[in-house]
Amino acid sequence: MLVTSLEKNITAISPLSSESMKVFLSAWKHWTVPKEHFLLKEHTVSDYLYLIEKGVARIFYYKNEKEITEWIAMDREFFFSITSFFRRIPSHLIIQILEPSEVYGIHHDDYMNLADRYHDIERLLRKMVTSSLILSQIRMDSIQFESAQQRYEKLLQTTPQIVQRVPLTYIASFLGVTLETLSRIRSHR
Amino acid sequence: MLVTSLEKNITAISPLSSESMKVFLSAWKHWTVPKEHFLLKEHTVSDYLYLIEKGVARIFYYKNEKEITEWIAMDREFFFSITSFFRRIPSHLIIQILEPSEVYGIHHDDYMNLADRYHDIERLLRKMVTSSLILSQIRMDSIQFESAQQRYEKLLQTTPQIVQRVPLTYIASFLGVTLETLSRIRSHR
DNA sequence: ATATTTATTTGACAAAAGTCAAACTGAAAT
DNA sequence: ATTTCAGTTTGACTTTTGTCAAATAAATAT
Repeated sequence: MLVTSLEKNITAISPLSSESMKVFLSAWKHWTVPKEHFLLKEHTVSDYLYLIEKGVARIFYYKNEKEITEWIAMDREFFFSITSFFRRIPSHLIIQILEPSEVYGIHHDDYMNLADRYHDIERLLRKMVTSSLILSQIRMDSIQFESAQQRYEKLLQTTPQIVQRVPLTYIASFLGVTLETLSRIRSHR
Repeated sequence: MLVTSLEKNITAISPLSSESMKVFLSAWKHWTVPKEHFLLKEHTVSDYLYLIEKGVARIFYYKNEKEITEWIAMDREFFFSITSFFRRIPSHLIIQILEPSEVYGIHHDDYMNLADRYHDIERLLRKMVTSSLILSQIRMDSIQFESAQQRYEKLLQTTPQIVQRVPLTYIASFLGVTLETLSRIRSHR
């Protein structure tokens, strides 16, 4: 149920007063989303920051008519179009749900209003963004300075379920190699 | 002078009350740093978040005995070891000044205390981190899905002075290619 | 159960980038 | 002015990854 699971996620990041927790939780919407559904369409301003409670989403875009998978979010991860959500500009990203999923989302207006009105919510959001920045930094290093082989092995360690739930084409794209190269990486053991 | 230039930077991101501005500005230290100086040594917890007022710094680390340049900061950019500063863990990164520079820095303790005591400072810092996250995201896409050629051309557009002030070895490493490959990219026009 | 579509693997070859060694260039030092 | 040395370029060759086509394998529909 919304409150308990989200509340746990939030408290782990930064505690809120009971008043702040109440208004913050009530700002989150909940959706049950079917397979294949698009949460964000191309050229649209992204209004929501999402948390996937259960299920899988992929974030991708088109480059020279080809789909490039930029991110894959699974159980309990936050995901959203960072540039579109924060800068209020149309997104080149597309968000698609890959299996029946439970998703929460907070609207940009509520995000900003609540940050403005409650110092402890501002702090929570600062910490959330800081965590994202740290992850983004780590991922960047990994992309730039590790081989696709190493990144695939790391992916298997941190999220072994991913190969059962996400087609290899998307995983290959996410790792920055072709499907054929990933297939060869996998066959060498 | 410290106050005016930093104050401009800050106000452009998020305005502060005069009280907050006063305490926030006074938390920043200023250094005149000579060429070759190390602002952060390996295996040290990074206490400062820096702003380079004038000059050049490079952030690098060792991978298999080789130096990998992760970031190059020039005039008016913020730079720091994100993971070490926020997580309070020893840094694998090394920060070196490449030409005589003017640098400001805020200590982690002050960063956290001021965020805690002043809501508007917390907001400023949230926005600063958000900007870094957006940049990090854009850079990540660029690394993963653009060729070294494209990235070099983009670098020339945004920071043309860089090739006059930073040795090509560091630029090549920053772009994720060898010195020889960058040299060949450059000679094809 | 069989057909049809989608996903994955494999092979042959091409393109891109890396490695190592040598040559060149220009700034700084004697 | 000449030497020295760090920085950069060039050449020959190797390794890695991409591309295109075909072959299997797995999933879904009839």
